[in-house]
Amino acid sequence: MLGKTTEYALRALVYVYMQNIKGKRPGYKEISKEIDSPEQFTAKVLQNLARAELVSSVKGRGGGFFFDEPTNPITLFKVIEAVEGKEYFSKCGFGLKRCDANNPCPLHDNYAPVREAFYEMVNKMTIQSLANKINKHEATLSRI
Amino acid sequence: MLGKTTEYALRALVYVYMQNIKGKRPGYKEISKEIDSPEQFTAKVLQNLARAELVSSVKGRGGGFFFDEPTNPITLFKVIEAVEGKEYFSKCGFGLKRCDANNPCPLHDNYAPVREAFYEMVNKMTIQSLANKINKHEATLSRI
DNA sequence: ATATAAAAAGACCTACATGTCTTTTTATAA
DNA sequence: TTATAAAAAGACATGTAGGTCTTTTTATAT
Ligand code: FES
Ligand code: FES
Repeated sequence: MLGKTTEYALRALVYVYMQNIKGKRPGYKEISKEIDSPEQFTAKVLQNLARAELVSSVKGRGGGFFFDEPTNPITLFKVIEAVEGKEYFSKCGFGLKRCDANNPCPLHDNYAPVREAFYEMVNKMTIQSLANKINKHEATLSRI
Repeated sequence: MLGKTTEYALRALVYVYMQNIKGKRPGYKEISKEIDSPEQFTAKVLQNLARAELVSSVKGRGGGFFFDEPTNPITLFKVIEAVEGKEYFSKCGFGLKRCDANNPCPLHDNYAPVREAFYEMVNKMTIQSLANKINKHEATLSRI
């Protein structure tokens, strides 16, 4: 459903948050190693997220990525929107130019509720809530 | 959620079925015009669907695309599987190598039900049921 | 038999997602 | 103030989805 770029973004931000809690500011080399993603491309993804102000960064010795206000939760929706674009949850599933409930495609009545459930899910979940699951050993950040 | 190729495939098959009911066998030129898709690429998509035995075709004068057994319903799942690949509904939403409910990623518990709802939806809906909605004027095949 | 109309096939092209390499900038430690 | 370690930036490379063009094959009408 989501592109690889978005997957890297989610995993990277979760790792950054987990390290921030421990008072650390990881760099892209460490991040990419821990989340099993391509190093340079992960740097690019994090740069874009920083430009979108979803994460902060400091250059130079001792620098790295971090959250300015770790208490301000970042929904997965914000990340998806930043990476995949604003239209992700409003496109017609049948490929028509617009999704229009008043003049629907034959998929709409069944598709829209699924799309809506996904939308609500990613608005409920946050980078922080994902990180907490991992810290409670209820989930894993990467897999061999 | 679905790629453009899958969208063309769904719209094309629905149109083919609607014409079959009227005793006609449309060609790719007519099909692409009616579903508003690129002509040659639609031909390619239909060729692939024919190879996957989701639709039949006859060459030569008076030829075109048609369903051998129009009463045998084709689920949207079959089309998605043929175009997007077998893994489409089993991939981990967080990008881990496998989806594993026993060793889940932090998205799994919330993501899997949405993915499952989508899966059930596309297994319930068929090319025939979509065409029927259009014939009953409850839905539209294309949009200006 | 021949002409015609159609799909099949395959070479080719384009745009975009994904990924890598090198250079530049900048903050900090020594 | 110099060396160093880090992100930022941008050029470059690769892979894949999406799309076009031309030629070949084949079924049918004449
Ligand atoms: S009109 Fe197609 S999904 Fe809404
Ligand atoms: S393990 Fe990630 S979705 Fe199942």
